[in-house]
Amino acid sequence: MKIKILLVDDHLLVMHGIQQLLENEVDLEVVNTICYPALLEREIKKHNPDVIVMDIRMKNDNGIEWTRKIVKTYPTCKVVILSGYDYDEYIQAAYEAGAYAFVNKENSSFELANAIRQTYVGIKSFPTDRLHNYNSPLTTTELKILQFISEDKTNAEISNLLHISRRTVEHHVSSILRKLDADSRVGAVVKAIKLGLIG
Amino acid sequence: MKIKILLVDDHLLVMHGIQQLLENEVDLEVVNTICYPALLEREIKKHNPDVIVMDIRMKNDNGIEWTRKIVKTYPTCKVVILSGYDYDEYIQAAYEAGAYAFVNKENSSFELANAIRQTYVGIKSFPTDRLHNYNSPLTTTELKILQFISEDKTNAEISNLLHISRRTVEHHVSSILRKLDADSRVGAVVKAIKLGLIG
DNA sequence: AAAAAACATCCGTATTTTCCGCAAATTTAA
DNA sequence: TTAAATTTGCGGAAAATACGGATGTTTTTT
Repeated sequence: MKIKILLVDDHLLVMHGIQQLLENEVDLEVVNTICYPALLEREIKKHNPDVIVMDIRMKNDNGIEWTRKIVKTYPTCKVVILSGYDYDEYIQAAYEAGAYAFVNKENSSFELANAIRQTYVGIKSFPTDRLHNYNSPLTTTELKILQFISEDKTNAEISNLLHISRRTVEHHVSSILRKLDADSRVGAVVKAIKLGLIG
Repeated sequence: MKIKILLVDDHLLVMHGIQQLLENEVDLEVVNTICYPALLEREIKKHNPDVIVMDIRMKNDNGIEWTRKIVKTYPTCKVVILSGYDYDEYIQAAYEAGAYAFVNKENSSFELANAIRQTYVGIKSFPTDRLHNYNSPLTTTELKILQFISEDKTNAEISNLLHISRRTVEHHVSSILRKLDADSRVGAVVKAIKLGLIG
């Protein structure tokens, strides 16, 4: 019995290429390829894949967010995150979302295939030395404010939008910076995007 | 006689996948794959490829700059630019650098293969309607500074890193804001990430 | 080869925005 | 009822941004 794989990537060229590479392996089978994570549910029900290999950054989607949904709703489907960027934040985000592995696109198909096999037997493979534990989840208000920051709003504008004082906004911003271990709102936003906290 | 192709992409997984896809075509032959454009000259001399398929954004390299060099030094090698981002500025840049085609990674291998064939016979294929709206791309320095901004550096820090005055950095930042139509460095970074200008 | 355009570099002044440290009241949730 | 979250305030330092203007270099165009 082959390991059933579902590929998710908005780059057709990349996805079909990886499909070819994986199908060179006798123990792996790509049951389908989709370029929109919105089709995930349908495909999971249809094929019941063992492993879902998903890109972390897609045009209008975030692989991390979809991983969270899959882990919650279809825990038998294990997720391997693919990424073109080798960032600690991405690795951390994938780990926390419940993925089983993080594979950089710079790696060879050999390593992807191995990550899939490890995942299939339930072994998570993450470089533990690169997991930082940003274990301070943001509160609802903080997330809301972070979202506004990413939309290029000033603290004064945010205070108007949320009908709270500028001081309050500043306080929340401070909390956000502390929790995300960022030195400024720029760093916070970049980190949050990488962590999949905001779009 | 098959069309001789040289692949250049720092993402092994992607490159080897595309290699497989292209080798399904009877008239195409991938003579080699390299993940550093620095190896281009050697490979060109060795294989004299007809078409070079190169990623536009690589880890420490810029596909556009390398295209310019190839066009100037080895005009018999025609370049097809691959990109994960369907961005007018990229298309324009590829065109002006002298590439023969711009293929988005969202396209199928069919389209890449066709672009290669068109290129081989000397036909440039660019979406002409997208070559007009050229709204000031960022210069190399601006991109470098934008990258530092995204790494949470202050203008003073950037000035030290680049050995230029803080005023100069400030000037570049305002140019970046103007060109990206952002109100602050946060907005610029968010936009740049979405546009794929920076990691 | 000359002219024009774009780029990178520097400076001053003024204003706005951000961020920090401190303290504390009110609401909400466990 | 503790605990956490949310809220507001003050003062002040640091950073960023906007508005000027200026010079030399590189690149492109003519």
